[in-house]
Amino acid sequence: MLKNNEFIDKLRSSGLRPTRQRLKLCKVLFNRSTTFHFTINDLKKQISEKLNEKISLATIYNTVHAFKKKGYLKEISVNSDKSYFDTNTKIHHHFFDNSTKELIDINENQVEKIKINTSLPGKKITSVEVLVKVENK
Amino acid sequence: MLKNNEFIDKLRSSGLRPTRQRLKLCKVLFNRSTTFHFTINDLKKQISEKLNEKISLATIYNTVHAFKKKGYLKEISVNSDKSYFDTNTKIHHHFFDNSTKELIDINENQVEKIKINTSLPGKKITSVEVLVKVENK
DNA sequence: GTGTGTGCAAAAGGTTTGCAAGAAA
DNA sequence: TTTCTTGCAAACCTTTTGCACACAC
Repeated sequence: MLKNNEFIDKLRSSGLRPTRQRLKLCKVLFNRSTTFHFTINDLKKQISEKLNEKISLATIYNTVHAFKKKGYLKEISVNSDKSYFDTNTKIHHHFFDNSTKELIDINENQVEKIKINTSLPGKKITSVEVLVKVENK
Repeated sequence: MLKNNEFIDKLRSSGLRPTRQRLKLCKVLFNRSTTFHFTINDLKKQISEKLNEKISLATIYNTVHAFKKKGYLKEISVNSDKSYFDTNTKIHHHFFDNSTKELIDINENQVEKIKINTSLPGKKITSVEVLVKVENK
């Protein structure tokens, strides 16, 4: 359970002003024991349910993108009409359960290192992600 | 180079009526030597450029989804504001070039076999695919 | 005071839907 | 004739934008 002061320091140290809204978002996003996979809409819902507050949509989008840019959030590739984010920013992979439409983390050490024996001239690799689709047996 | 008759048979055999619009789409999608990665908009453009015709957007969406359901097209997981499809329906991997928003196939033999050392009870794995994101150096 | 951040409403962009007209069986 | 398909426009949903006001420093 992180304190407000720690969030303030964290934000300041990355050049983000610790505003009321950003601190609320930190509380919802990072004060949890397990990874949080969410869409903007999930997040909005949690803000009103958990904190009983309202932060404007534009600000939520702004902040999520700012946090992503600073490396506090990660965007996940799933084919969906909306974007999924993840509070686990370490390199890791996912199960996507087609029966429940749920995203589940796979720890990095549960997947053997992936070797790509080809490259594209003039390009550099920014990420390598595995998506394992599953369904009910 | 497939003939119209072959497309007619293919469609009929999967319970789709071989309409003028669907045959045009078959021509654009499947009469090519290399894999075609596209968004609905790319496809629309090719229809007007290659065939000099116009098929309504709703019909293109309908048809692409019908083809996907029948297994003639595959939807690729990239986090993007739009959906990407692939005429290569086998399990395979991709580069996604963030600079050009282009998808590029990676041959299966260019990626070493991926071992997942964990599983979900009651679930079976249906696919394991890697997405390698790249950008300009 | 200066520069950022916020909130609102409007706009944008991709996708879906309802329905009447048209084509296939 | 019956059923499926098409096309259009409107609706929908997520995301972005412009701008005035408020806040952090």
